[in-house]
Amino acid sequence: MADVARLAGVSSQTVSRVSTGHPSVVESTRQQVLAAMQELGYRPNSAARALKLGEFRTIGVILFTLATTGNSRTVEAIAGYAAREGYAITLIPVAVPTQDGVLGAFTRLGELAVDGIIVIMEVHLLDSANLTLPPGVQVVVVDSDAGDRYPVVDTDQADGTRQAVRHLLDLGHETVWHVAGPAESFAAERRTQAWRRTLLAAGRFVPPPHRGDWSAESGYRAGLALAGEPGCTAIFAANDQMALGLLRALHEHGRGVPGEVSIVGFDDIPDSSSFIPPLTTVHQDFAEVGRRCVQALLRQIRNEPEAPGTVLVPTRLVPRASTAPPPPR
Amino acid sequence: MADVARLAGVSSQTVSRVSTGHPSVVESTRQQVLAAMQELGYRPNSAARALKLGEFRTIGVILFTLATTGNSRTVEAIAGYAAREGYAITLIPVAVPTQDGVLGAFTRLGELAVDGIIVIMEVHLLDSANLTLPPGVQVVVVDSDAGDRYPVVDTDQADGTRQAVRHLLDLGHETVWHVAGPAESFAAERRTQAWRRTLLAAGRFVPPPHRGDWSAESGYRAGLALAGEPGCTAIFAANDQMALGLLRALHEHGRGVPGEVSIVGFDDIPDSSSFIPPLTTVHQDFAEVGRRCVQALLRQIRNEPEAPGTVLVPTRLVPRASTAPPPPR
DNA sequence: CCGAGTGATGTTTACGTTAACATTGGTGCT
DNA sequence: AGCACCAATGTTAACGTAAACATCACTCGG
Repeated sequence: MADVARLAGVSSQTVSRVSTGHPSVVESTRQQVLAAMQELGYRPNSAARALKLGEFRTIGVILFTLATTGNSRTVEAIAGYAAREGYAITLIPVAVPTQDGVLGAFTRLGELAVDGIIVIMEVHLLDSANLTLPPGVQVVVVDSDAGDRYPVVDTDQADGTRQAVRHLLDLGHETVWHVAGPAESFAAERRTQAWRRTLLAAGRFVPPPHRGDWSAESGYRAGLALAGEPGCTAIFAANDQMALGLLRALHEHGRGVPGEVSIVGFDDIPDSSSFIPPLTTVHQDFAEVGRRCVQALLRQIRNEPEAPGTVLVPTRLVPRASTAPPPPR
Repeated sequence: MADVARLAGVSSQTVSRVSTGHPSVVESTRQQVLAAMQELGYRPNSAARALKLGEFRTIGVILFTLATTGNSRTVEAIAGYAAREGYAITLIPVAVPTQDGVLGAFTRLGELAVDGIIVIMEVHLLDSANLTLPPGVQVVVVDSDAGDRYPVVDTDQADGTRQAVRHLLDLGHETVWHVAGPAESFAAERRTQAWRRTLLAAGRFVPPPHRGDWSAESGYRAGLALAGEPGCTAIFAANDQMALGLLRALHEHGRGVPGEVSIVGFDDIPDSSSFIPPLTTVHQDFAEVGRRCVQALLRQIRNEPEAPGTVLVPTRLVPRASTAPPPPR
């Protein structure tokens, strides 16, 4: 910076003013400084700036994995909106909680160069991994129950589930079977709860849920069991991938979808419209979730009036070809 | 830091030594300092540290989208390995190249707080978006042709394709049709080239390729065309999602897979083993790609002996149920 | 028993930036 | 003309840290 100042024949403070876009620099001076910057290839040092300003203009994103559609698409949206606000995104993968991994993450968390953190995982998993979020750092939680410690942004899992189950009941199905997600997942838990409640509210029999782990393979295994279940004409899968596994299992056992069994998924991943048959599913707006996260976090960082505790992004049923009225008895 | 030093009755330099793990601090002093840190909730300021050390211990990842399986899994692997080396990951999404987006990215790139950059996109797209990588910053490129400007890490697309095509020819198919990826994609281009070369090397007819955009939907459209093609008994899709679309199109037209038509995909996404039928595909080791990227980049950052220009991660064919000998004529 | 060497700790300084305050020259008003 | 004010620029200091160097108290060998 000093070199630029010398070359442009001004003080370094003026260079700083140009580089931060301060208004009170006369145009001619500004041009000189810009020319000098260009010539010397000057690039501001963001560490020094961060040190002086006390802010990093960076948001940390803590997550367990990027492998699920929901996570990667949420992160992508977060990155996009954050960039628009001039914030960078730092990814903090919380690896398998080996002693080693935990310690590593713990160390990093403490000295993390971030102004705020978005947590895309179950808060209680963070707790049990002995990960303490650094005090004084703003936090927004996605897809979990923060127990009003932090603001939460999430899709309306319960309503989406209700729509899915009602859709099947309205088609005339006696009841709806369920392939649930893993027990650790709060989202999975809420979908299972909402499924049960909707059935109970309609006075229907609640069959025992089958538990998967989000993977298509686990959906396939559940499907093998359900294919042998005579009364089963409608299944609600907690995500699209498990629905894919269901489709295969039913296909292999000669049970037609939607002729004999109807299936609804959750997520509306892009592939789901190309399943055989195209999957009726619940659409989640991950981009909106990402946007709301960034919005809420920045509001906190800027000390603007607090948003309400939980932001719910609406979901909507996307009817496709995997659902139909039950076969006549 | 000064407060900690005062409380522990030592100099701030000793606190610094404790916090960086410097060896020459006697155990009793160390414990006192740690206790003082604990009590005051001291956390080192990484901006100050970065300013002093001249390094950020951060790697930037430039990409176009996280929506493709390959990208998100590569990023996940990069994040994991980088964390293990004590490096954080900053995500730099290059949004749609509106004038606005480009300018934003350009600004960010210049003052980015990173020691090195991994580019997961076509280098020529960066060029055409007027994104200049900051000079002096180390770069590694994935999945593109860097024209020996930068080291490249990639999966062995050509060999994977060769294996796929040979597999089909060896089953007895006359020739292999192809659903290609988008023209901008270097990976897609290489797969198409390798497909053509393998056919030519075997003296077979090279049918005109159909071009998709990686999406299942585009695979479906290609499949509609190919289903009407009488001589078509084997198709090589440039990725698994387009293969999924193919499966649906062929299914809807009553052309059995693998009875009448064989299909091979590329990527081996987790879902592909649950397609109907389970897809024969080419496995890519994204985790290994991520590991090699981080390795190569850190070597550059640390000024260690340069790795060779291009690192090729091997691919392998995963035979499943979507391929079989052609039907008798 | 003394000097050299060693290990633990303290002191000083600089990393690059920007806020706060100081200075300068000009403009407009009475 | 003289004064107050303002806009443009310069000067000073501080952000929190760690390297380099300085100091001090030991230990050990002859």
